[in-house]
Amino acid sequence: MKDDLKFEAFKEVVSLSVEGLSRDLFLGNRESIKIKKEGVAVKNLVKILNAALALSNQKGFAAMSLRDLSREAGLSMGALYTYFTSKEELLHMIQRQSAVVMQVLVDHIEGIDDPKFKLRRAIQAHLFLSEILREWFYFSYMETKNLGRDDHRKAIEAELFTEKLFIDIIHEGQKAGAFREVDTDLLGAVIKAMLQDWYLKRWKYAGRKVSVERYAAFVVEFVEMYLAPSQE
Amino acid sequence: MKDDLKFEAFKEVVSLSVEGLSRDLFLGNRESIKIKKEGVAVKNLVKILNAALALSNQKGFAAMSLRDLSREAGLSMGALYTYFTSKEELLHMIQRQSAVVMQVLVDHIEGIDDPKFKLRRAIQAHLFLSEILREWFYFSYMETKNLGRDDHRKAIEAELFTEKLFIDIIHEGQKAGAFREVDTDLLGAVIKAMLQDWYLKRWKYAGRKVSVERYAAFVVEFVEMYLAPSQE
DNA sequence: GTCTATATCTGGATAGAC
DNA sequence: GTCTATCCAGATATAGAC
Repeated sequence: MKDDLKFEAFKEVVSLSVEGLSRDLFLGNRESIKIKKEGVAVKNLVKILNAALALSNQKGFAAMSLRDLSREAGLSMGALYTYFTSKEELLHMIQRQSAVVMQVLVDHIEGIDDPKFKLRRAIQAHLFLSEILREWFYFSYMETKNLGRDDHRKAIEAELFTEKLFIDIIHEGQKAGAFREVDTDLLGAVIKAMLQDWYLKRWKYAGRKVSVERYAAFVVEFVEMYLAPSQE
Repeated sequence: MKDDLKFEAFKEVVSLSVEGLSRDLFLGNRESIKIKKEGVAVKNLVKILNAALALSNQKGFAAMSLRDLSREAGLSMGALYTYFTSKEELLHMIQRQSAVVMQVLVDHIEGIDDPKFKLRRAIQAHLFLSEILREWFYFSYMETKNLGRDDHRKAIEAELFTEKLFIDIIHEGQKAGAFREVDTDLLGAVIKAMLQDWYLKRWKYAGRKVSVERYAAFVVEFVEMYLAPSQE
């Protein structure tokens, strides 16, 4: 279908990667990071972040010791501490970068007028983003409650913000007569739940060989049927 | 609607409680629990389990120290260790009791013939169960990856088992002509995701004053519209 | 910039008094 | 049956050599 966004194309366009996120992270934390050469810092941050996400998502951030992390990242304990001043700050750094990603979703759908098309694109973009950075999304979801007060609040705001994105699109569609009247808040909530399931249960979908494009198509169809104006 | 199960009625019938689960737990672990008097043991198990669930769900099981638990439960460290032999065994105990609950769901829908009615009842019963024991469900979901090998495997089997429950009902309905042909696996997966969202995001629904009955009605309507045979 | 060695503390677990 | 006191492994964090 011509409306459908292809995953590979999307990936090219947004060009998100651990390298990119590491570079942003380095540039945004030059004061607290003791390493001054960008090349060295970014290379090690990539190793640290990949290792931290892998270990945390396997057994939880709290259960990951910095010795584990040191081994997995291939850096000594001393070296680790030149990139962050405490384990808590490492958590904070990862969480902040995750939050930034959501801006990509917003940028991707702004300017689209047709509500039905916009809803479809929003669902696809959300799923594709979480596919590209699934470890970050998983981490962000699972570690929310371990965050400090401020980060915790921001994480909840981010959840509500993306949910509202969907709710607003549905409202627009209802005003335009493209969608029928439904409980918009609840629909927004379950759309979000279905999108999150994609990265929370990746083992399940991978085992069944479900591609992200197929999952996206299913969610779109499911929601569109519910919103279709009743034929009279 | 006459088909609708009422939450309060359901609660009466199944009569699940922390006391009940504690008693079962005591009877099922008489060898390893050092306390012999049932009354004492059950009373303290209730305190321990409530405290453990509250603390774990707040900041994660790994981050909960047994000193925290001791304070919250109002028992000394020494007393705690007469009910379990290690922190890991406490995790195991909670997880096992959670798993048992699912049998209630199976019992509740067996013998129903009409697929549409059966699907509705299964959705309602799942949501109502998780509403009664939301702390157990939340714990079970969030701590899955912290479990030992065996418990971890069982937790995944439980997830797939309940999902299959829904998938089977949908298949029956399709054979009977009550539902149209759809991707049954994906529909089962997202139904499960929506049911889980109820206990994973309780703060959200509570804040919006959404009752479990209303959420159930929404999910049922959402799924039934998708499954309705196309009118030609 | 990175490593090894070590200081310091937290938390799981237990012994023994009551 | 319950508590206090204590042991000790393992964790975070840092100092100082290279």
